[in-house]
Amino acid sequence: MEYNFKAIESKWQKFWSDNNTFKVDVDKSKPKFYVLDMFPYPSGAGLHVGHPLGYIASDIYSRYKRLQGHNVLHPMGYDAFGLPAEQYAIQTGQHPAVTTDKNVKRYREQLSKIGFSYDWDREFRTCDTDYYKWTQWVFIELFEHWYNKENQKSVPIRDLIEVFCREGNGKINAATDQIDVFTAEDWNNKSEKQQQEILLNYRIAYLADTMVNWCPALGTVLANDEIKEGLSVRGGHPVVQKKMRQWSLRISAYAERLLEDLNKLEWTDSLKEIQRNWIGRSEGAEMNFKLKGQDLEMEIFTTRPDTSWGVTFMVLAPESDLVQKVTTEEHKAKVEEYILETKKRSERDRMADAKSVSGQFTGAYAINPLNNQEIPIYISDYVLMGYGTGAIMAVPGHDTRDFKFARHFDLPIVQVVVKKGENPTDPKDWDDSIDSKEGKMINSGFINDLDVNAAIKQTIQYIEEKGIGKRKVNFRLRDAIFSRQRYWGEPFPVYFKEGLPYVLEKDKLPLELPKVDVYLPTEDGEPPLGRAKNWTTEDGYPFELSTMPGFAGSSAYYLRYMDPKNNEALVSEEANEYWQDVDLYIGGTEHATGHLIYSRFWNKFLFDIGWVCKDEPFRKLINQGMIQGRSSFVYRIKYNEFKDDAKKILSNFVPYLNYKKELKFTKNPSVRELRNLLNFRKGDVFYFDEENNIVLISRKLPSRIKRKIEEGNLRDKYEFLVLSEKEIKDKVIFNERINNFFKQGLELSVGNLENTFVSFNLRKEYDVTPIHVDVNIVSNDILDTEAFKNWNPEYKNAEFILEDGKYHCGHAVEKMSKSLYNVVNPDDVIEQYGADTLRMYEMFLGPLEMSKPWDTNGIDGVHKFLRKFWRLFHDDQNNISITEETPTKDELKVLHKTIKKIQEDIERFSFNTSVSAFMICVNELTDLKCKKRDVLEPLLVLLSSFAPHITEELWQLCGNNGSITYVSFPKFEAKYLVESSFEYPVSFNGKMRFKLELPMEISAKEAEDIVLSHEQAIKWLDGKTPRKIIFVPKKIINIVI
RNA sequence: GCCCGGAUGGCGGAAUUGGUAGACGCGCUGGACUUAAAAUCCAGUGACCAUUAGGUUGUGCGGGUUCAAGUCCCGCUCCGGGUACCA
Repeated sequence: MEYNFKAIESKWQKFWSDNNTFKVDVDKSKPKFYVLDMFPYPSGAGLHVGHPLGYIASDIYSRYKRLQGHNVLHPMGYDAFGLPAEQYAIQTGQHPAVTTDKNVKRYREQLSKIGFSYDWDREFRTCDTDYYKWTQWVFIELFEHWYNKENQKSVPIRDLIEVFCREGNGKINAATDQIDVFTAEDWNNKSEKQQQEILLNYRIAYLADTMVNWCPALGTVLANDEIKEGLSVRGGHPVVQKKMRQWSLRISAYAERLLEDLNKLEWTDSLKEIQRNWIGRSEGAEMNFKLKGQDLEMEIFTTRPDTSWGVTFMVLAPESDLVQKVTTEEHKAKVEEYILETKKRSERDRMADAKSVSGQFTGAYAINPLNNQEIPIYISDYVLMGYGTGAIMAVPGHDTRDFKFARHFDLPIVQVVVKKGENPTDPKDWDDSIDSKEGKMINSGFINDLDVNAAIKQTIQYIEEKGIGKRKVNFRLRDAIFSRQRYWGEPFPVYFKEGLPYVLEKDKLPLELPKVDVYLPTEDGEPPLGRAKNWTTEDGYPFELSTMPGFAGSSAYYLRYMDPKNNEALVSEEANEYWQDVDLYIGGTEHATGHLIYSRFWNKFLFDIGWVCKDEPFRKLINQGMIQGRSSFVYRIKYNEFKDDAKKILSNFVPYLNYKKELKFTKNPSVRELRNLLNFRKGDVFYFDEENNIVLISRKLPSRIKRKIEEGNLRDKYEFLVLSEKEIKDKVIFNERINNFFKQGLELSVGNLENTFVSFNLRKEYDVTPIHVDVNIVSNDILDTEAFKNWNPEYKNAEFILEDGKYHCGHAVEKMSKSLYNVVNPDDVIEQYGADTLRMYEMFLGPLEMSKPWDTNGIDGVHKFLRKFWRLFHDDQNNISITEETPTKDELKVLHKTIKKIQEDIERFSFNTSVSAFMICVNELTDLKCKKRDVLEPLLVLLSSFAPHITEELWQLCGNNGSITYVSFPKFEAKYLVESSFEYPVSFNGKMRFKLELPMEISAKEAEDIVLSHEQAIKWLDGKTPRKIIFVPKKIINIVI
């Protein structure tokens, strides 16, 4: 039988599905292993070849782990709530659930065709009520907990209430927005409403006013990437900053733990670094600046308290509450105006002129607590309310933004740090601030002459002693805004009583998403849920109108896979105890600051409240590189150019002859002769037909036209002007003929050439427009010209200028996208080559972590390999042919070399080199004509993780029953690789000159003697005595002359 | 700007701890088989010089360490990713 991948692949996919081959359950007799792919969002476009890259890698690893005797949990499901489905719903009126369902089914179908070993019984979608019930459940828990900094843990809010009743909030060390201190008595005297308001300041899930991008025209809030230059991407309407009461999650409470625990994880350094930057821990000091003439203080955060002597002004964020308090009467109007400007400018203008400096003096002065100088207080939009305290001390000498601001407002600049070996300079001459990371302090009182680091320590010590401020660690990580004014998401299990939020009883869950007539905001700007009828509790209290964001559903999905059908809990204790955490997580870096931070936070919270046994969800994580598209181009010659060409020919033509001389054509007139005859000048060109009539005469003909004429191409397209001797002599006839010729020529050229495409390497000779062409009609950069004509009616009459008889396309690496015609669909590849080829080729492309363009140029090689592998098991008549003979030493060596290599490669996720190793192995066994069961069966097992279909089939053809999935991975035996000799490269001064076979166990002395007496060595030594001989056993011999 | 990666033939890439640079595959060239095509097989393939034998050179650029550098160190260039009025 031939290698019929279509029959084989569908046969085994059916077998796996019929036999539940990959179904797993808790099985304490086996070690567990949990392999997870990042949750896909099922888009309408379906999978392209980039998506499966990580899935294939994780599938190989899963299958490998099964062969190693592990109980492998390898699930798949869908992150199914989200904006694209909602937008499609807005456009078409179809319920997002309908389109989502359709998309999910298409994904499932495509995934099935690639032969993944998922346990499909565990499949779910985030939009299933059975699933989002638990998302809502976790939200309720988040609402009912607060973060105790004392033991760094989330604890129930009822414990907090108890403390408040007993002793107030004075001793509580919580992550909170509560500033005011109250006693037990205060607390007990407060109304329920007041108490609830205070509790919101402590809850992990809390309501607070936050800034959002509000688009009045669309009546909705927009994400940052839905806005371009201050306008909505959809419709181009203006967007403004607006304060809105929204749910937030107090993820900032976990900043320290999220940062610290990164050290426990086996993630790539670059990914950890992205998270570290995002969390943004900075050590420094909080300092208080007294205000001149007022009983007020300004609190600032700085990482560089040592530069305090260089502070020459202060800057407040325009949004800061302090602005109103400090601004003097005479500056009030201007300050108000500036604040108004800032609000208006918000997104759009700030982006447009990010480099310009603006600000406004408040009229107030602060006192620098270190040198008692009076310094002016400004407001400016370069200081953000959301970071630190919304106020800074400006050190223009050593900070670029402060420097620009100082120059703009003509404020003093003082140098306080000098680099080692340099002298202080006059700030008046500076173009920019001076770097101050290293150096010595100057102009800085008691810290003068200290190094920067020592100066920071001394300053902090001083300000703590004097009560000016204290050491402080600041984080960049902001609390996560958890409300979305959208329809297609999880409803909050929240209702409002007297304007205050209360959560539903858990037995009321799930709170199902209600039906609405259209998926748009209401007329008064409320979210789509505002349209739902009876969207209230049984007692008539209104439900929350926002829904949860995308990350809500994807933050605990890995836990649900452990126990997806459980109705009593998100995950049972038993399942969680057994599966623990994800051992291997594969996905793209694009989730580095979203999903991967949120789910770590979410998991830590669940850990704190005792629901899960591990405080980190993903032990090892691998980032697959992006598969980019490789676009192909054709080059269309510009229409206008041809018009110009025709004109040019016309104007260059020389309709003039010298009649004084007799015109006489010889059979092969030389150019010189003609030039003389016709009085042409240098650079003029003329052409002849076969009968030596002049057919065209031109001065400075464009080279491309010239070439066409020489190639004879134009003769097919143009009626050439053919002039006889007599016609050339008669000026009137001549001119008439010429004029008519060009009139005709112009029409013809414009008519024919506007749809002409020129091959890649000839494109420079023309003025061309590159046009994206569907990569599916291009093979190895050669265009299928017939397919091209049929591809688009516009190109039906296309003409081609070829090179070597072929049309070569240009190419570029871009993102894979429908609009660029570079999308390659895995279904098409599978149709042509089969899933096993697709799987192996995606791995063969290069290292998993690296981005690379999808380029099918090499796929034939991988397919050929599988066919060759198939032939290894068959005779010339294509009958299965396996012998029971004992393998030879050479055959066992090939096998065990491969076992070792494959095992090592899989374990370090170097799948591209495994594919090479398989190729080498099959090449060698083919050369050895090895058909022995004891060699080929272990090889089948090795390959089965990579190419599961062909190996299952061959496994059966070899006479085995059942699936190859659960047999044992072949054991590597070093004894088969033992060599008796080693072929040493012998180099002279580090340059390899010849090779020499020497016994394995040889002393340096013996080796030296043999080498030096070798004729090649004698030649290279050329009579000289070696100065030194390096002998590295089993590596190299180097002779230094 | 800052942080993190990367750069090796015509192309994708290999070289795991400093030890034979270019494995494996594609492409290309030549050949075998065939009426022909497909499929398959064989040989060659970094560049330069040389009839051959062989030699020189070569891992983005410039230095350095070493018996030996794609690999380590110092200084650059370019490309990719992340991030930002972050104090």
